[in-house]
Amino acid sequence: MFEIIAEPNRRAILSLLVSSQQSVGEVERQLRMPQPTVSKHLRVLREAGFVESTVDAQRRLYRLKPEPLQEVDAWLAPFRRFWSAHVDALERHLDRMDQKTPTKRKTRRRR
Amino acid sequence: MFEIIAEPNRRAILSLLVSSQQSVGEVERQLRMPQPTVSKHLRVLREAGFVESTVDAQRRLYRLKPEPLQEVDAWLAPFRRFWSAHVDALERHLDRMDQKTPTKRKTRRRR
DNA sequence: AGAGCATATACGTGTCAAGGTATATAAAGG
DNA sequence: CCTTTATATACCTTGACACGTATATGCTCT
Repeated sequence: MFEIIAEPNRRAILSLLVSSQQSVGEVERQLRMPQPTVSKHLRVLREAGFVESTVDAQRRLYRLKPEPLQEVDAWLAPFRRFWSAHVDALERHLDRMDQKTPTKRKTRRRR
Repeated sequence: MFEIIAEPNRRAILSLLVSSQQSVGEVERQLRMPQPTVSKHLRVLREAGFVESTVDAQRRLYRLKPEPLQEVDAWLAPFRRFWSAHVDALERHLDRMDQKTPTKRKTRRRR
């Protein structure tokens, strides 16, 4: 999952598909990458469940599937808790600074 | 950034550090990986800004830094909008189903 | 049926990164 | 000092993967 999105071209493709579905040729043109490259990355993305495709005559339309990126999001959850705790600690620290050196301030602390 | 967290051992190390700072030896024992492996991954993590270290006699204590993972989080933002839009669409679809085939249900739709 | 377009796949090549083993650096303690 | 403990680094090997080029598959339209 993380290996999939580690590849810059694949991230570009995903970012492109977030707005709407695209054919291989459209991706090829917008991202200016050779067609086999696009096809190969789309294959990887499809097999990993990041996208799915439907057939439209000779074209294949690829669209995003939410699940894998939701898992990435879920993995981040504990870290989000960590860094919001960090911000809190910083704020408490600044509060102490405020007490020790009472100087004119505009607005601080507005929860 | 994404390359960094693509490596499973590094993700394990990050997950370990989210609770509190750890020395190299503590990581080594808890994750049961050889010491050079731990040191090398920590070096990569440090150079990418995911962790920082302080010296405690012969030990080095590594702790998490929030910024890089926050960037990952930021990259995910557009996709979050995408999949919440998707849930909404699904709900609207189910609402239509409800109207067309009015059958006994326990609880549905409780925003 | 044949030409042309859209997409997929096969194959060869180069690069890079992770792991293992060995060794270096450095501080602590007897 | 010398040994032990803690961590970092060097070197080598191996495997995976991304790319380019060439070719195959498959659909459409005349």
